[in-house]
Amino acid sequence: MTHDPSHDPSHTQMDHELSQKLNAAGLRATRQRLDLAQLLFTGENRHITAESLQEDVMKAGHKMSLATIYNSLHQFTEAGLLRQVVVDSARSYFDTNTSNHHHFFIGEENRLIDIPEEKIAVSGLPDVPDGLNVNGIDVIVRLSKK
Amino acid sequence: MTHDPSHDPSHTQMDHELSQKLNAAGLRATRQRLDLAQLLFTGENRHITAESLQEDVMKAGHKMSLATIYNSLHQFTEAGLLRQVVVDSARSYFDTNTSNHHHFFIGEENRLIDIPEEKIAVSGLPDVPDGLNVNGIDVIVRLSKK
DNA sequence: TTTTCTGTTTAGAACGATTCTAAACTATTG
DNA sequence: CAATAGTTTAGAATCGTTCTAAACAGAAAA
Repeated sequence: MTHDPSHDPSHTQMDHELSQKLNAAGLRATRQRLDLAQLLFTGENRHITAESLQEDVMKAGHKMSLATIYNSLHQFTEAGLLRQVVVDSARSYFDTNTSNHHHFFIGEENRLIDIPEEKIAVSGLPDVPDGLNVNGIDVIVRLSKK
Repeated sequence: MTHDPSHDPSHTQMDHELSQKLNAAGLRATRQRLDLAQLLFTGENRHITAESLQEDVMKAGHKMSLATIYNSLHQFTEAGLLRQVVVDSARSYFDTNTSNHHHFFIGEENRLIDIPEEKIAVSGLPDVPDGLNVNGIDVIVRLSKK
């Protein structure tokens, strides 16, 4: 196959880094996963849903089936590249910020805002039932318009 | 209409209290809502889903459409008689304990356990974005088997 | 290279929880 | 009672998500 730079002119460097990131996570660097990685892991941290991400893909001039988006979101999450945030029973959100932190959730706007971990102290956890261990602590501060 | 005690022999007293509770919440005391109220507001606090509640209704020897269960859960929630707990994107949970408190969630068992509010201190809330106010704070401690 | 093998992507079907619809029913009021 | 307004229901519809099985693409062997 001859080299086809049409897909992304500013190729090489970033693609290479993203490839490595995917490989390090045990995932093949396919075209689709690179497109998503570019959107997700380049620039600011973001909160996305499967549908919002598909829109982003289209805005970037590509297209991708929802099945692939869902597959990738779950693979990225399992690999620790994304974190799932459960705030709304209607939709699943994913956060590119995988460090310990919490969230504001504005239900009226379907919008999440990060709260740095240091900003909230959760103290005095009660005893955990026997045979179980703590997997994570989510603090969700629900906001609404005044 | 002649009086039909067949529905619940130990009628009168409790039914009356539950009726009052429903009326106070602005809801007519229909047979279905009384059946649900009996299950939900009698005895210990509970965490339920629409389906688990329907099973309880059947075990109690009655039957009720899922639509009615969903309607009632939402009406009770709006009236402040129940509280919705968002922990799982697959299912909606409702809690008969409407006071401020938090939850353990054991995903593997689809089970919630209350954590009294006093047990967890959430301190140092960051500034809330302008024009918004805090509606509630949910702390979910996710547990898994060792 | 070409072939082979395995992992990936996809369209569309299937699924499961929840909501909607519109018709039958029941409580309340006049 | 009769009229009115609120309630319940079965079943259809919806919506996010997952599944299926067929086409495709990447990696490794020949």
